[in-house]
Amino acid sequence: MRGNTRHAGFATRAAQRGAAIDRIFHALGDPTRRAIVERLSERPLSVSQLALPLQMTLAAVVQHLEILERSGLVRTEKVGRVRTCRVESGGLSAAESWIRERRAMWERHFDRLGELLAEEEKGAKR
Amino acid sequence: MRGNTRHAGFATRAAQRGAAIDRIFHALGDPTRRAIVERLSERPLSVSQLALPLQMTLAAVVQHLEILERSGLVRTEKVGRVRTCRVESGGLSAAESWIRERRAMWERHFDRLGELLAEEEKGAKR
DNA sequence: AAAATACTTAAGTATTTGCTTGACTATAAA
DNA sequence: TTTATAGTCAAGCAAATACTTAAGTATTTT
Repeated sequence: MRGNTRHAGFATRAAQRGAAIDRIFHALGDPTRRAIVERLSERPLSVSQLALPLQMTLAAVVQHLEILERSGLVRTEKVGRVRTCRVESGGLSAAESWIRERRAMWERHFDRLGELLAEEEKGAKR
Repeated sequence: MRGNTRHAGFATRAAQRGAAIDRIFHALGDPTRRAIVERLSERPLSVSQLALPLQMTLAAVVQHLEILERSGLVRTEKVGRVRTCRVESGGLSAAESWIRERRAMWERHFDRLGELLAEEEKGAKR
């Protein structure tokens, strides 16, 4: 029970990180939400400013913003009656890291591709 | 008509790039497909090898692979009766670039945030 | 030649998603 | 104080999505 604390901690942290990555990539999977992130990376905007060029109701934009906010890609703050939205760079960094890690893996193993293919051949002949 | 050729060319290329990014982020939006990419970045695998640890039928895995292949994240090649799947690094690079561009924008504008806020205040007072 | 393997294809289904409408609240402006 | 603005909330809906099942084909293995 006691000795497992550290391992459980790791497992939990890994799972949470996975859940975060899940939310981030799910959020980025929609073109409207990516367009929102694109515009917000240039400057903070209010909800109605964001909605203006988007061919949908304000309510729909708010729903996209909720998803973006839960994913940590966007942070919003309400002052008076206007909610200002801005990009939270941590979310983008997490996504970038995930991709970089895969690419690093790929490159690491791509270097010894010939070697791997040779081993596969040996394996197939057995 | 003639003078527009170059502009149309740019527009078309930009749209195609956008469509590619669309397909890539849509593909990465699903956790199963990300798991597939994770495993394939370590080593190439056959369809049934991929399906083994996934809690779904082989047919479902094939459907995910079709999406991954159309997005350019994965390349597959059939030799005999086995289809071997591997990561195509170009797809990951495209996604990484999109993110890096947003982050670059964000950093560029974040640096003069104070300045922007001051201007906003002036604007609000007019 | 027969059986097993490794997919392929098509059709159907439950769930999720992106969106709308409409009625509401809170803040600011006239 | 009325009126306009900015956003909120909940319900409902059509289309997309992630599956399943079942019946195929092509290639190995025995």
